[in-house]
Amino acid sequence: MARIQTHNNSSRKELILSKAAALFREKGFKAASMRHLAESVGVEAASLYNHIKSKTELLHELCFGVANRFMQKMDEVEAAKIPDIEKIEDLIRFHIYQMIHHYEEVYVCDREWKYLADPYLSNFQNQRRMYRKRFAAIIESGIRNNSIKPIDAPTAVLILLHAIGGIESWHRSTQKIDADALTQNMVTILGGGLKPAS
Amino acid sequence: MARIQTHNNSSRKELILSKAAALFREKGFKAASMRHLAESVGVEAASLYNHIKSKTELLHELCFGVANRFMQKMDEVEAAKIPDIEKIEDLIRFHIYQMIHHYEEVYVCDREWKYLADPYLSNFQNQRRMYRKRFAAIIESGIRNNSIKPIDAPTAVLILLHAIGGIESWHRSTQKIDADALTQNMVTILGGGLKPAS
DNA sequence: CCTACCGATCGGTAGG
DNA sequence: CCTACCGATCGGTAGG
Repeated sequence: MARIQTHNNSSRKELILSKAAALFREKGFKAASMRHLAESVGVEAASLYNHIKSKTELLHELCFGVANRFMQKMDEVEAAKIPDIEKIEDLIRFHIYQMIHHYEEVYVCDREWKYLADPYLSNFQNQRRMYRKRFAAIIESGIRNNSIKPIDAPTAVLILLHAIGGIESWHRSTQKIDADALTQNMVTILGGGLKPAS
Repeated sequence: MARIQTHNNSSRKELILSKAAALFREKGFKAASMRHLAESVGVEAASLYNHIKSKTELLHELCFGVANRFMQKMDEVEAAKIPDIEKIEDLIRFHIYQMIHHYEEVYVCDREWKYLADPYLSNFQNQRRMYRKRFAAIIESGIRNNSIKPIDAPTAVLILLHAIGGIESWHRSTQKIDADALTQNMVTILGGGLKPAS
Protein backbone atom coordinates (compact mmCIF):
# COMPACT_ATOMS: atom_id res chain seq x y z
CA MET A 1 0.00 0.00 0.00
CA ALA A 2 2.88 2.40 0.69
CA ARG A 3 4.04 4.56 -2.20
CA ILE A 4 7.60 5.35 -3.04
CA GLN A 5 7.85 9.09 -3.53
CA THR A 6 10.78 11.20 -4.56
CA HIS A 7 8.59 14.30 -4.57
CA ASN A 8 5.20 14.97 -3.09
CA ASN A 9 2.15 13.82 -5.01
CA SER A 10 0.94 17.20 -6.17
CA SER A 11 4.19 18.25 -7.83
CA ARG A 12 4.32 14.86 -9.53
CA LYS A 13 0.84 15.32 -10.87
CA GLU A 14 1.62 18.84 -12.01
CA LEU A 15 4.64 17.54 -13.89
CA ILE A 16 2.47 14.96 -15.61
CA LEU A 17 -0.11 17.60 -16.50
CA SER A 18 2.43 19.95 -18.00
CA LYS A 19 4.10 17.18 -20.00
CA ALA A 20 0.66 16.05 -21.17
CA ALA A 21 -0.17 19.57 -22.33
CA ALA A 22 3.01 19.71 -24.41
CA LEU A 23 2.41 16.25 -25.85
CA PHE A 24 -1.28 16.76 -26.63
CA ARG A 25 -0.42 20.04 -28.31
CA GLU A 26 2.33 18.53 -30.43
CA LYS A 27 0.74 15.24 -31.48
CA GLY A 28 -2.95 15.82 -30.85
CA PHE A 29 -4.87 14.06 -28.06
CA LYS A 30 -5.61 10.85 -29.94
CA ALA A 31 -2.14 10.47 -31.43
CA ALA A 32 -0.40 11.10 -28.11
CA SER A 33 -0.01 7.79 -26.29
CA MET A 34 0.35 7.17 -22.58
CA ARG A 35 3.64 5.44 -23.37
CA HIS A 36 4.97 8.64 -24.98
CA LEU A 37 3.76 10.59 -21.99
CA ALA A 38 5.41 8.15 -19.58
CA GLU A 39 8.68 8.48 -21.46
CA SER A 40 8.64 12.26 -21.26
CA VAL A 41 7.87 12.07 -17.53
CA GLY A 42 10.60 9.46 -17.05
CA VAL A 43 8.58 6.48 -15.78
CA GLU A 44 6.86 3.38 -17.16
CA ALA A 45 3.35 3.82 -18.56
CA ALA A 46 1.70 1.83 -15.79
CA SER A 47 3.20 4.11 -13.15
CA LEU A 48 1.29 7.11 -14.41
CA TYR A 49 -1.89 5.52 -13.07
CA ASN A 50 -0.74 6.00 -9.50
CA HIS A 51 -1.21 9.73 -10.07
CA ILE A 52 -4.04 9.97 -12.56
CA LYS A 53 -7.24 8.08 -13.25
CA SER A 54 -7.21 8.06 -17.03
CA LYS A 55 -5.96 9.75 -20.16
CA THR A 56 -9.21 11.67 -20.48
CA GLU A 57 -8.87 12.94 -16.92
CA LEU A 58 -5.73 14.76 -18.04
CA LEU A 59 -7.70 16.42 -20.81
CA HIS A 60 -10.50 17.41 -18.38
CA GLU A 61 -8.09 19.06 -16.03
CA LEU A 62 -6.23 20.92 -18.75
CA CYS A 63 -9.38 22.19 -20.46
CA PHE A 64 -11.22 23.26 -17.33
CA GLY A 65 -8.11 24.80 -15.81
CA VAL A 66 -7.91 27.12 -18.80
CA ALA A 67 -11.66 27.66 -19.09
CA ASN A 68 -11.94 28.65 -15.44
CA ARG A 69 -9.24 31.28 -15.81
CA PHE A 70 -11.06 32.88 -18.72
CA MET A 71 -14.38 32.79 -16.91
CA GLN A 72 -12.86 34.49 -13.89
CA LYS A 73 -11.37 37.21 -16.07
CA MET A 74 -14.75 37.74 -17.71
CA ASP A 75 -16.31 38.21 -14.26
CA GLU A 76 -13.75 40.89 -13.43
CA VAL A 77 -14.11 42.70 -16.73
CA GLU A 78 -17.89 42.78 -16.55
CA ALA A 79 -17.74 44.25 -13.06
CA ALA A 80 -15.18 46.91 -14.00
CA LYS A 81 -16.36 50.50 -14.37
CA ILE A 82 -14.63 51.27 -17.66
CA PRO A 83 -15.87 52.02 -21.20
CA ASP A 84 -16.89 49.03 -23.32
CA ILE A 85 -14.08 49.53 -25.79
CA GLU A 86 -11.58 49.29 -22.93
CA LYS A 87 -13.24 46.13 -21.66
CA ILE A 88 -12.75 44.59 -25.08
CA GLU A 89 -9.14 45.66 -25.32
CA ASP A 90 -8.60 44.31 -21.83
CA LEU A 91 -10.03 40.94 -22.86
CA ILE A 92 -7.97 40.91 -26.03
CA ARG A 93 -4.81 41.59 -24.06
CA PHE A 94 -5.70 38.85 -21.59
CA HIS A 95 -6.23 36.35 -24.38
CA ILE A 96 -2.92 37.25 -25.96
CA TYR A 97 -1.12 37.03 -22.63
CA GLN A 98 -2.59 33.61 -21.91
CA MET A 99 -1.74 32.40 -25.38
CA ILE A 100 1.87 33.52 -25.01
CA HIS A 101 2.53 32.48 -21.43
CA HIS A 102 0.40 29.34 -21.15
CA TYR A 103 0.72 28.33 -24.75
CA GLU A 104 0.46 24.54 -24.48
CA GLU A 105 -2.59 24.35 -22.23
CA VAL A 106 -4.48 27.11 -24.01
CA TYR A 107 -3.80 25.49 -27.35
CA VAL A 108 -4.98 22.10 -26.10
CA CYS A 109 -8.10 23.66 -24.59
CA ASP A 110 -8.79 25.38 -27.92
CA ARG A 111 -8.23 22.52 -30.31
CA GLU A 112 -8.59 19.23 -28.47
CA TRP A 113 -11.65 19.77 -26.25
CA LYS A 114 -13.77 17.69 -28.63
CA TYR A 115 -12.20 14.55 -27.19
CA LEU A 116 -13.66 15.23 -23.76
CA ALA A 117 -16.04 12.52 -22.51
CA ASP A 118 -19.64 13.42 -22.16
CA PRO A 119 -20.55 14.90 -18.82
CA TYR A 120 -17.48 17.11 -19.26
CA LEU A 121 -18.01 17.70 -22.94
CA SER A 122 -21.46 19.27 -22.54
CA ASN A 123 -20.29 21.26 -19.57
CA PHE A 124 -17.34 22.61 -21.53
CA GLN A 125 -19.45 23.51 -24.54
CA ASN A 126 -21.91 25.34 -22.32
CA GLN A 127 -19.16 27.35 -20.66
CA ARG A 128 -17.72 28.23 -24.04
CA ARG A 129 -21.11 29.32 -25.34
CA MET A 130 -21.71 31.45 -22.25
CA TYR A 131 -18.31 33.09 -22.53
CA ARG A 132 -18.97 34.08 -26.13
CA LYS A 133 -22.43 35.40 -25.29
CA ARG A 134 -21.02 37.59 -22.54
CA PHE A 135 -18.28 38.82 -24.86
CA ALA A 136 -20.84 39.64 -27.54
CA ALA A 137 -22.99 41.45 -24.98
CA ILE A 138 -20.13 43.85 -24.25
CA ILE A 139 -19.74 44.54 -27.95
CA GLU A 140 -23.48 45.11 -28.32
CA SER A 141 -23.44 47.53 -25.42
CA GLY A 142 -20.62 49.39 -27.15
CA ILE A 143 -22.63 49.54 -30.36
CA ARG A 144 -25.62 51.01 -28.51
CA ASN A 145 -23.56 53.82 -27.07
CA ASN A 146 -21.80 54.44 -30.40
CA SER A 147 -18.31 53.54 -29.23
CA ILE A 148 -18.22 50.55 -31.59
CA LYS A 149 -19.16 50.17 -35.27
CA PRO A 150 -22.58 48.65 -35.94
CA ILE A 151 -21.57 45.09 -36.78
CA ASP A 152 -22.89 41.63 -36.00
CA ALA A 153 -21.56 41.07 -32.49
CA PRO A 154 -21.36 37.25 -32.51
CA THR A 155 -19.38 37.42 -35.76
CA ALA A 156 -17.02 39.95 -34.24
CA VAL A 157 -16.44 37.65 -31.26
CA LEU A 158 -15.61 34.74 -33.55
CA ILE A 159 -13.14 36.87 -35.44
CA LEU A 160 -11.48 38.21 -32.32
CA LEU A 161 -11.11 34.86 -30.60
CA HIS A 162 -9.84 33.00 -33.63
CA ALA A 163 -7.51 35.80 -34.62
CA ILE A 164 -5.88 35.57 -31.22
CA GLY A 165 -5.66 31.80 -31.58
CA GLY A 166 -3.43 32.57 -34.55
CA ILE A 167 -0.66 33.44 -32.16
CA GLU A 168 -0.07 29.73 -32.25
CA SER A 169 1.69 30.19 -35.59
CA TRP A 170 3.61 33.15 -34.24
CA HIS A 171 4.69 31.13 -31.24
CA ARG A 172 6.38 28.48 -33.35
CA SER A 173 7.76 30.94 -35.87
CA THR A 174 11.52 31.39 -36.03
CA GLN A 175 11.66 35.08 -36.78
CA LYS A 176 9.16 36.43 -34.32
CA ILE A 177 8.69 40.02 -33.27
CA ASP A 178 8.69 40.44 -29.50
CA ALA A 179 5.62 39.77 -27.41
CA ASP A 180 4.86 43.43 -26.61
CA ALA A 181 5.07 44.43 -30.25
CA LEU A 182 2.86 41.51 -31.19
CA THR A 183 0.28 42.51 -28.62
CA GLN A 184 0.32 46.12 -29.75
CA ASN A 185 -0.04 45.13 -33.40
CA MET A 186 -2.96 42.86 -32.67
CA VAL A 187 -4.78 45.42 -30.57
CA THR A 188 -4.25 47.99 -33.31
CA ILE A 189 -5.49 45.75 -36.09
CA LEU A 190 -8.37 44.22 -34.18
CA GLY A 191 -9.34 47.31 -32.22
CA GLY A 192 -9.00 49.51 -35.28
CA GLY A 193 -11.53 47.35 -37.07
CA LEU A 194 -14.09 47.97 -34.40
CA LYS A 195 -13.90 51.68 -33.77
CA PRO A 196 -16.00 53.89 -36.01
CA ALA A 197 -14.07 55.95 -38.57
CA SER A 198 -13.34 59.29 -36.95
CA MET B 1 -8.14 -9.07 -62.14
CA ALA B 2 -11.51 -7.73 -63.27
CA ARG B 3 -13.20 -5.29 -60.93
CA ILE B 4 -16.88 -5.24 -60.14
CA GLN B 5 -18.04 -1.67 -60.65
CA THR B 6 -21.41 -0.17 -60.03
CA HIS B 7 -20.04 3.28 -60.92
CA ASN B 8 -16.86 4.30 -62.62
CA ASN B 9 -13.69 4.40 -60.56
CA SER B 10 -13.26 8.14 -60.37
CA SER B 11 -16.70 8.83 -58.96
CA ARG B 12 -16.13 6.08 -56.42
CA LYS B 13 -12.87 7.62 -55.35
CA GLU B 14 -14.45 11.06 -55.16
CA LEU B 15 -17.15 9.66 -52.92
CA ILE B 16 -14.52 8.19 -50.64
CA LEU B 17 -12.63 11.48 -50.57
CA SER B 18 -15.67 13.49 -49.67
CA LYS B 19 -16.72 11.06 -46.95
CA ALA B 20 -13.16 11.09 -45.64
CA ALA B 21 -13.18 14.88 -45.47
CA ALA B 22 -16.36 14.86 -43.42
CA LEU B 23 -15.06 12.14 -41.12
CA PHE B 24 -11.61 13.63 -40.61
CA ARG B 25 -13.23 16.97 -39.85
CA GLU B 26 -15.64 15.50 -37.33
CA LYS B 27 -13.37 13.07 -35.49
CA GLY B 28 -9.88 14.25 -36.35
CA PHE B 29 -7.54 12.30 -38.63
CA LYS B 30 -6.16 9.95 -35.98
CA ALA B 31 -9.50 9.22 -34.35
CA ALA B 32 -11.24 8.53 -37.65
CA SER B 33 -10.83 4.86 -38.53
CA MET B 34 -10.95 3.21 -41.91
CA ARG B 35 -13.79 1.07 -40.60
CA HIS B 36 -15.83 4.20 -39.85
CA LEU B 37 -15.01 5.51 -43.29
CA ALA B 38 -16.00 2.21 -44.92
CA GLU B 39 -19.31 2.29 -43.08
CA SER B 40 -20.11 5.79 -44.29
CA VAL B 41 -19.21 4.79 -47.85
CA GLY B 42 -21.27 1.61 -47.53
CA VAL B 43 -18.61 -1.09 -48.04
CA GLU B 44 -16.28 -3.22 -45.94
CA ALA B 45 -13.00 -1.68 -44.81
CA ALA B 46 -10.86 -3.89 -47.03
CA SER B 47 -12.75 -2.80 -50.12
CA LEU B 48 -11.58 0.78 -49.75
CA TYR B 49 -8.10 -0.35 -50.71
CA ASN B 50 -9.20 -1.11 -54.26
CA HIS B 51 -9.60 2.64 -54.70
CA ILE B 52 -6.98 4.16 -52.45
CA LYS B 53 -3.46 3.28 -51.39
CA SER B 54 -3.61 4.25 -47.73
CA LYS B 55 -5.30 6.39 -45.13
CA THR B 56 -2.57 9.00 -45.44
CA GLU B 57 -3.07 9.19 -49.19
CA LEU B 58 -6.57 10.47 -48.51
CA LEU B 59 -5.09 13.21 -46.34
CA HIS B 60 -2.52 14.12 -49.02
CA GLU B 61 -5.17 14.50 -51.67
CA LEU B 62 -7.47 16.55 -49.47
CA CYS B 63 -4.74 18.90 -48.26
CA PHE B 64 -3.09 19.48 -51.62
CA GLY B 65 -6.41 19.82 -53.39
CA VAL B 66 -7.21 22.75 -51.13
CA ALA B 67 -3.69 24.18 -51.12
CA ASN B 68 -3.54 24.20 -54.91
CA ARG B 69 -6.76 26.15 -55.17
CA PHE B 70 -5.44 28.83 -52.84
CA MET B 71 -2.14 29.01 -54.68
CA GLN B 72 -3.89 29.45 -57.99
CA LYS B 73 -6.03 32.24 -56.56
CA MET B 74 -2.91 33.95 -55.24
CA ASP B 75 -1.38 33.83 -58.74
CA GLU B 76 -4.45 35.53 -60.16
CA VAL B 77 -4.61 38.19 -57.48
CA GLU B 78 -0.95 39.06 -57.79
CA ALA B 79 -1.32 39.48 -61.55
CA ALA B 80 -4.44 41.65 -61.27
CA LYS B 81 -4.11 45.37 -61.91
CA ILE B 82 -6.06 46.59 -58.90
CA PRO B 83 -5.11 48.51 -55.73
CA ASP B 84 -3.50 46.51 -52.91
CA ILE B 85 -6.43 47.00 -50.58
CA GLU B 86 -8.72 45.46 -53.19
CA LYS B 87 -6.36 42.52 -53.61
CA ILE B 88 -6.61 41.90 -49.91
CA GLU B 89 -10.37 42.15 -49.85
CA ASP B 90 -10.48 39.82 -52.83
CA LEU B 91 -8.36 37.26 -50.99
CA ILE B 92 -10.46 37.62 -47.85
CA ARG B 93 -13.65 37.02 -49.83
CA PHE B 94 -12.09 33.99 -51.50
CA HIS B 95 -11.09 32.51 -48.15
CA ILE B 96 -14.56 33.05 -46.78
CA TYR B 97 -16.16 31.56 -49.88
CA GLN B 98 -13.94 28.48 -49.70
CA MET B 99 -14.62 28.08 -46.00
CA ILE B 100 -18.37 28.24 -46.54
CA HIS B 101 -18.67 26.14 -49.71
CA HIS B 102 -15.87 23.62 -49.20
CA TYR B 103 -16.06 23.56 -45.45
CA GLU B 104 -14.98 19.99 -44.70
CA GLU B 105 -11.88 19.89 -46.91
CA VAL B 106 -10.72 23.36 -45.99
CA TYR B 107 -11.13 22.60 -42.32
CA VAL B 108 -9.17 19.34 -42.66
CA CYS B 109 -6.44 21.09 -44.62
CA ASP B 110 -6.25 23.74 -41.91
CA ARG B 111 -6.25 21.58 -38.82
CA GLU B 112 -5.10 18.08 -39.74
CA TRP B 113 -2.17 18.67 -42.09
CA LYS B 114 0.29 17.84 -39.33
CA TYR B 115 -0.50 14.16 -39.83
CA LEU B 116 0.89 14.20 -43.36
CA ALA B 117 3.83 11.86 -43.92
CA ASP B 118 7.17 13.42 -44.61
CA PRO B 119 7.81 14.12 -48.25
CA TYR B 120 4.32 15.63 -48.32
CA LEU B 121 4.62 17.28 -44.94
CA SER B 122 7.62 19.41 -45.87
CA ASN B 123 6.12 20.22 -49.22
CA PHE B 124 2.90 21.36 -47.59
CA GLN B 125 4.67 23.47 -45.00
CA ASN B 126 6.71 25.16 -47.71
CA GLN B 127 3.63 25.97 -49.74
CA ARG B 128 1.92 27.37 -46.68
CA ARG B 129 4.95 29.51 -45.83
CA MET B 130 5.15 30.82 -49.40
CA TYR B 131 1.47 31.66 -49.45
CA ARG B 132 1.77 33.70 -46.29
CA LYS B 133 4.86 35.49 -47.55
CA ARG B 134 3.10 36.50 -50.73
CA PHE B 135 0.07 37.65 -48.75
CA ALA B 136 2.31 39.69 -46.46
CA ALA B 137 4.08 41.21 -49.48
CA ILE B 138 0.79 42.62 -50.73
CA ILE B 139 0.12 44.17 -47.34
CA GLU B 140 3.63 45.65 -47.25
CA SER B 141 3.14 47.12 -50.68
CA GLY B 142 -0.08 48.69 -49.43
CA ILE B 143 1.73 50.14 -46.44
CA ARG B 144 4.37 51.71 -48.69
CA ASN B 145 1.77 53.51 -50.78
CA ASN B 146 -0.17 54.56 -47.66
CA SER B 147 -3.33 52.62 -48.46
CA ILE B 148 -2.81 50.42 -45.40
CA LYS B 149 -1.95 51.25 -41.79
CA PRO B 150 1.72 50.79 -40.82
CA ILE B 151 1.50 47.44 -39.03
CA ASP B 152 3.59 44.29 -38.90
CA ALA B 153 2.54 42.53 -42.10
CA PRO B 154 3.20 38.90 -41.04
CA THR B 155 1.14 39.50 -37.90
CA ALA B 156 -1.67 40.94 -39.98
CA VAL B 157 -1.63 37.85 -42.20
CA LEU B 158 -1.87 35.55 -39.20
CA ILE B 159 -4.80 37.50 -37.86
CA LEU B 160 -6.63 37.55 -41.18
CA LEU B 161 -6.19 33.87 -41.92
CA HIS B 162 -7.11 32.66 -38.48
CA ALA B 163 -10.03 35.04 -38.20
CA ILE B 164 -11.47 33.55 -41.36
CA GLY B 165 -10.85 30.07 -40.00
CA GLY B 166 -13.27 31.08 -37.27
CA ILE B 167 -16.12 30.62 -39.72
CA GLU B 168 -15.85 27.03 -38.62
CA SER B 169 -17.77 27.97 -35.48
CA TRP B 170 -20.27 29.93 -37.52
CA HIS B 171 -20.76 26.98 -39.84
CA ARG B 172 -21.87 24.71 -37.04
CA SER B 173 -23.85 27.36 -35.23
CA THR B 174 -27.62 26.97 -35.08
CA GLN B 175 -28.60 30.61 -35.34
CA LYS B 176 -26.39 31.80 -38.14
CA ILE B 177 -26.72 35.00 -40.11
CA ASP B 178 -26.71 34.39 -43.84
CA ALA B 179 -23.50 33.88 -45.80
CA ASP B 180 -23.54 37.27 -47.56
CA ALA B 181 -24.10 39.13 -44.31
CA LEU B 182 -21.31 37.14 -42.71
CA THR B 183 -18.93 37.96 -45.53
CA GLN B 184 -19.82 41.65 -45.40
CA ASN B 185 -19.36 41.76 -41.64
CA MET B 186 -15.99 40.10 -41.83
CA VAL B 187 -14.73 42.35 -44.58
CA THR B 188 -15.92 45.37 -42.60
CA ILE B 189 -14.26 44.29 -39.38
CA LEU B 190 -11.05 42.99 -40.91
CA GLY B 191 -10.74 45.57 -43.65
CA GLY B 192 -11.66 48.38 -41.27
CA GLY B 193 -8.78 47.39 -39.05
CA LEU B 194 -6.33 47.82 -41.89
CA LYS B 195 -7.35 51.07 -43.49
CA PRO B 196 -5.88 54.23 -41.97
CA ALA B 197 -8.28 56.38 -39.99
CA SER B 198 -9.70 58.95 -42.41
C1' DC C 1 7.55 2.58 -8.75
C1' DC C 2 8.01 -1.83 -12.03
C1' DT C 3 7.01 -6.37 -14.79
C1' DA C 4 3.77 -8.77 -17.05
C1' DC C 5 -0.12 -8.88 -19.40
C1' DC C 6 -5.25 -8.16 -21.13
C1' DG C 7 -8.88 -7.24 -24.59
C1' DA C 8 -9.86 -3.97 -28.08
C1' DT C 9 -8.88 -1.71 -32.07
C1' DC C 10 -6.00 -0.09 -35.51
C1' DG C 11 -4.18 0.11 -40.82
C1' DG C 12 -3.49 -2.96 -44.11
C1' DT C 13 -2.90 -7.65 -46.92
C1' DA C 14 -4.00 -12.33 -49.00
C1' DG C 15 -6.82 -14.61 -51.70
C1' DG C 16 -10.72 -15.32 -54.16
C1' DC D 1 -16.50 -6.36 -53.80
C1' DC D 2 -16.06 -9.74 -49.46
C1' DT D 3 -14.16 -13.05 -45.63
C1' DA D 4 -10.50 -13.96 -42.93
C1' DC D 5 -6.76 -12.59 -40.75
C1' DC D 6 -1.97 -10.30 -39.47
C1' DG D 7 1.25 -7.68 -36.45
C1' DA D 8 1.36 -3.47 -33.96
C1' DT D 9 -0.22 -0.54 -30.70
C1' DC D 10 -3.51 1.28 -27.74
C1' DG D 11 -5.49 2.46 -22.61
C1' DG D 12 -5.58 0.31 -18.59
C1' DT D 13 -5.20 -3.50 -14.63
C1' DA D 14 -3.15 -7.10 -11.44
C1' DG D 15 0.04 -7.89 -8.34
C1' DG D 16 3.89 -7.04 -5.90
